[in-house]
Amino acid sequence: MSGAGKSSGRSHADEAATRKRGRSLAALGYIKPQTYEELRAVLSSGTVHFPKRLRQVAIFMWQHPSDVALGTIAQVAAQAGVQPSTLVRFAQIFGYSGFSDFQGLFKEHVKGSWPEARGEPRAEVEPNAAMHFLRGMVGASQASLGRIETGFDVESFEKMVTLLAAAELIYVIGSKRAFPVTAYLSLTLSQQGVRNVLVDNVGSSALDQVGCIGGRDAVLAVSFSPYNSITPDLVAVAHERKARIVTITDSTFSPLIALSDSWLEVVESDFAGFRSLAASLAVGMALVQGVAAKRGA
Amino acid sequence: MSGAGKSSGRSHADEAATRKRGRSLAALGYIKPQTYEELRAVLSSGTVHFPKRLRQVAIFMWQHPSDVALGTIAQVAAQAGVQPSTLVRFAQIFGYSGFSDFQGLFKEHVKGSWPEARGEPRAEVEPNAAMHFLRGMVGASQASLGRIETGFDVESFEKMVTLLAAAELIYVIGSKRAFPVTAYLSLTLSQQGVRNVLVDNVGSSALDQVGCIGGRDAVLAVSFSPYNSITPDLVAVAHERKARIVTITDSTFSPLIALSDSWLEVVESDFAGFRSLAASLAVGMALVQGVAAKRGA
DNA sequence: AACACTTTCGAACACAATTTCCAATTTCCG
DNA sequence: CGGAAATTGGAAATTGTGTTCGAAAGTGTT
Repeated sequence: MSGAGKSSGRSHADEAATRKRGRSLAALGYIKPQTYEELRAVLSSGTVHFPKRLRQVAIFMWQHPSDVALGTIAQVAAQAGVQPSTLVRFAQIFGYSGFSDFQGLFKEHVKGSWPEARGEPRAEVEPNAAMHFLRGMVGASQASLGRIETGFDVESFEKMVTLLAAAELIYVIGSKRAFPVTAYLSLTLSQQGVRNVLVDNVGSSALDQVGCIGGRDAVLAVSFSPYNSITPDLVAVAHERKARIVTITDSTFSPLIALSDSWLEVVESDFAGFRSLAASLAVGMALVQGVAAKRGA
Repeated sequence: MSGAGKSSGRSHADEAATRKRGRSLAALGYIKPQTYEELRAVLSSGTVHFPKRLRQVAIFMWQHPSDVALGTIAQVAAQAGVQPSTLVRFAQIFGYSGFSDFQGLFKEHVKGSWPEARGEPRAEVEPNAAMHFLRGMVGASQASLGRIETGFDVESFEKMVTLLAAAELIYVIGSKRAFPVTAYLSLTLSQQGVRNVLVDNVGSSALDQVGCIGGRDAVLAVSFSPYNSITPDLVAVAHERKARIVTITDSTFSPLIALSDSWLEVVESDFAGFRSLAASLAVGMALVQGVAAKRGA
């Protein structure tokens, strides 16, 4: 049933590709991921360190698998903000002969997890653009929320609670999209009687603020890709000053992870480019509640 | 966001295709299906009687949409047991210039109804205090989101979009719990190229800021109970200065309603006193998208 | 049964896609 | 700070795909 199209000598092409690029992962003892799940596992393992553009590709593929499956190489490259050739290189690093082969992974996955036998449940078609978008946004939020519980790292979470509860003062850091989350975190922490500083960079004083962090303080950082904001810099300073650092981020490629004592991955869906914050807020509230409970006890 | 690749004159190609084959459905009073749902409706209506091979195609497309979306024309043809050219003819009958255009319908559909199918049969999690709260928070968020669509006031929503789109400058006002929402609204508005001022009361300058509001400006206010913050005062000033005022609030008792030209009620659930913001954010994003779309048009 | 018309097939073509290659740039290390 | 290695961008070459077209087979009608 699945398209057998590609036919013949796969292994030949692979060997050739592998031999050519000395730097393929296969040469380093990795084996070519045969399924989408394996690929995800490799990407998230954090054992592979990519340069800038390739990391960009990895993040995009992590977050938009369906776009990778359905688009042409040019479209995917444009959406990921890289050159088509970069995608080919990326595929070859994993031992594939080219992008097309690699894309098959994604196609299989999308096809596999598609409800093939869809009855006739959708009676009403939405005639209204506004409602359609609202539905999409609600759907994205619900998808984000639904993903939280599967594979939630309870251990990391509890370590985060412990570290924050033990801290003398909690610095809450996040910019751009993450700022609404940190604002709410800071507010609820305060309402629970947990003293904290929201590093909002008003007056460009953020660096000076984190310059006051001490070894007994903790940083609660929230950061989403692209990681080009000021947040990593601030957290790096805090790290140098020996503070405990806990992070909520949206992929294992976040530069904050290396600096963090404990971190959680929270992936947010988007609809038409507008990203939900529902999951991050829910996790954040749980953190606040945990810290308040531990402090109170 | 979806690949705009195919570029220019779609309608030209369509007209040409239609004129060429005298027997297109368009000539028979049918219009080209613009969405996958529409196509399904046409196929299932039974009003169209296809010859053998084309019927074969229709049945296959009905039963294997994901294969159509993901395969090449050769693969799809092989799976459906027809010639590639038959697929092209099929597409042209519906008014499309060729198979690629037609396939776009399926791609859109698969992409659109994607990451909901990601739920893996996850084993039940242990009764853990942290997980329990997280569940509660997720539940509250989902409850909030679920309530949006029932009884959503589309008319008010569209009036809000119209007012905001017509405004010279948009002032975004909200404090306490509402502030994270306004922060995200302001950010996304800016990202969409819609100029706006986030009234954040840094330096206690909020009153002075709203003192600058003019009659051609609009205020987007977000306010939740208890209504004891500074927000009502600020909005009152804006109202005196003849600005248009639109409001997102959580009950009909909000003092802002009397001042507003249009308003929406968004009720957020809470869990153990921690309130969700998911619904407000979703509605807010829809507002931003609507305004950006209207401004762009 | 013969005609006119529709439908199907398969090969040739035109086009778009992917891949390769090399120069330019950046990063890393001594 | 300089040189080597790695990484990247972009254009050229190649491969594969979709579309067109004319001939052949099929279908229904007079």
